[in-house]
Amino acid sequence: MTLRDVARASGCSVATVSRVLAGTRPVGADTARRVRAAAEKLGYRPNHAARALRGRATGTVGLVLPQITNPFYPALVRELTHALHAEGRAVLLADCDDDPVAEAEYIDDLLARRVDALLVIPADERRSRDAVAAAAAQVPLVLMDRDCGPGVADSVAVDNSAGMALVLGHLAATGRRRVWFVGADGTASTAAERRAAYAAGAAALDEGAAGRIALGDFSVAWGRAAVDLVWEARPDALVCANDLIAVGALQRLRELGADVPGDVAVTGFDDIPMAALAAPGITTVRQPVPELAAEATRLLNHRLAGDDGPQRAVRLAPDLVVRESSAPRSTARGDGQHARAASGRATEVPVPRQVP
Amino acid sequence: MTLRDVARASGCSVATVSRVLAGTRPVGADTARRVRAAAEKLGYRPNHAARALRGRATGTVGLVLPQITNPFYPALVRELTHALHAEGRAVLLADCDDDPVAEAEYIDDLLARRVDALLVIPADERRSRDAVAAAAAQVPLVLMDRDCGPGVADSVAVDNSAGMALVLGHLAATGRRRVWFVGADGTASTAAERRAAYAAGAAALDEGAAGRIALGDFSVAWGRAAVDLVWEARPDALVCANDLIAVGALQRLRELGADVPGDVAVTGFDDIPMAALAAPGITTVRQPVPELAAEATRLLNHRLAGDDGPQRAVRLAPDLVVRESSAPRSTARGDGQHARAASGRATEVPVPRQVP
DNA sequence: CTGAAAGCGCTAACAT
DNA sequence: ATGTTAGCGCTTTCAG
Repeated sequence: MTLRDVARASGCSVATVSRVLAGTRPVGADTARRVRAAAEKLGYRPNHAARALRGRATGTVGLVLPQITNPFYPALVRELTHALHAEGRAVLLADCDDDPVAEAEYIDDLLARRVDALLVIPADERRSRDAVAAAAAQVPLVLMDRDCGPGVADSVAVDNSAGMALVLGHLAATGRRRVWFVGADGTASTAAERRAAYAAGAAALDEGAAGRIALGDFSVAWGRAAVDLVWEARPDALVCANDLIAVGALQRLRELGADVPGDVAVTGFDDIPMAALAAPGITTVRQPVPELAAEATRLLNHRLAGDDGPQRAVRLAPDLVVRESSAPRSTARGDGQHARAASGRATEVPVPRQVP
Repeated sequence: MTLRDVARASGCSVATVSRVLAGTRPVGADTARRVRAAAEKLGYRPNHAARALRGRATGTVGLVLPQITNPFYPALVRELTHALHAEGRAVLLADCDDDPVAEAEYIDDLLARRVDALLVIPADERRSRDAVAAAAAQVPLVLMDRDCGPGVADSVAVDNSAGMALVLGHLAATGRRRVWFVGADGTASTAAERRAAYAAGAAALDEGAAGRIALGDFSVAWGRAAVDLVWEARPDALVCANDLIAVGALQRLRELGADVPGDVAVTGFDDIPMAALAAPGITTVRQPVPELAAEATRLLNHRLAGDDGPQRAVRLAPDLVVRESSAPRSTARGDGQHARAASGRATEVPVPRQVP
């Protein structure tokens, strides 16, 4: 099924058919109808390869992730693919398995396949930089979730500082003072941002809080290990840098017989599905995933439309989702049902907020 | 950077360059070296669009999923993309959001983009059938995880019957008798297969067990609701059709003050990450995800190589992963640490087993 | 072993 | 408003 077949069937030239189907130029209403009818009847589908060769666009966007098995990403991938498909683009997916070398290879391959644009969640703040910068010089590129140094490309992410501030405000309001931060010293920018935000805000809670920081990685195992490190100091709240850490901390605290939230509150970050399902449910910072995806595609479209203005770093405001793991000590004492009632609707509609 | 540039730089024709780089025909060792050097120096990358237009292959495979946010799929997507990338293919991802209509559109679009092959996890056993069958007539297509009627295409999935048999054998061995099945009556083939396997195997446990079946969908919410339906019958085991149901059941049982596994054992299916992290850890059937992905790509490669033999349905044997949620009643009484020791390595290396 | 040349299906000048 | 035609970059006959 080619344009020629449709042209033959509708008694006109390939150029006319092309114009009708692409809507490039005005075509006689009558011819247009005949062409469309023929195309329909023959089940004509344009050949994207030919179109890509001739024109300059493949209608394809590359999506490069560190780890699709990181439970925060599936929801983001879902929203991104839906948004892009709605614009008629297809998504080439690459999972680089947290390896910046593999990441560079995937980016190269995607460029060789002439993707129109790239969405990249960089694996490593430093070591992803060169490949990303090189790619950004060739096609519109938007960084998501994590950053990789200043001036590399447009970026869209949650406002990690605002999220951490929400957590600290909540803990302060519910009387927590002996707070510890259980974070990550990894090479993802989110690790540093959340840690810095904690350090900046914790002093308001308690003089020593800003210094009470334990660093590992973004994993359940580290959450467990961290509890063993800090538990003897008897914290009354553990502020975890993501939900996986919080899940691990919760597990270990339960094993040690600690009462959460009675003895100690635990908070996470991201609001992965597991955060709602853990027992007790984990108080966490919900990333505005649909808005992040919408913002990223909007940015991409601007660039694809030729906008070559200055780089933008969009930061969206998150919500605090209060669940049982941080309930005030007076009210919650292992009563699952009551605790459940406390969870859920405690959020407000996220307002996209742009920081220039 | 085109072949012409490389040809010019290495002082030979485009044809020769093409032959060197594609390794299609023997080329003089000396020329070959010069060509490769020039290509390297110029940073030449073949234009896939042109290659696709000229030849017949795009080097691209479409992957169509019902829901990337279903926690079983990310691991599968990971393995599939890695396997395909290792062969130099790229993966076009489509998430159809459990909607067979959207699924049909995505499949159409992928075919228009001339994917070399399709991997499809059908959204609906019946309503996905036509689109899948039509696609299978055009390109090699392998169904994964779920089926969509007999004779539609090659398929690769876990052996659901064997998995259910493992669960029932384990429950029988640990003295459970008043067993209920908490399943799904949805339109995914896995629902029916697991239910049938339960019905077939449960009679060995107890006369009435085969009839004790509650059906909803594959969700946490249904797991919770199911407990309210069956709890007054005082089951001593809940066999859930997947892990999400088991998570919900566990939540609700905890709220009701039931002791798991003391009063009642709970089992799941799939071994999603959450199954290991729930408290208590959920005994479940682990799907051999890497093997499923390897088998699917192997099948695809056979078809791409021209194999037009009869359709195949590969079923791989799963493992039982025993965790605390089904520990024998005598030994486990809320002791997390002991229970943890019981989890983990209780698996054997999965042996791919083909059912013709 | 190497080169010249014919297209793959489409779009965008350029003509009419 | 429509037709004719020249390629996009590549692979693959067909000659030499």
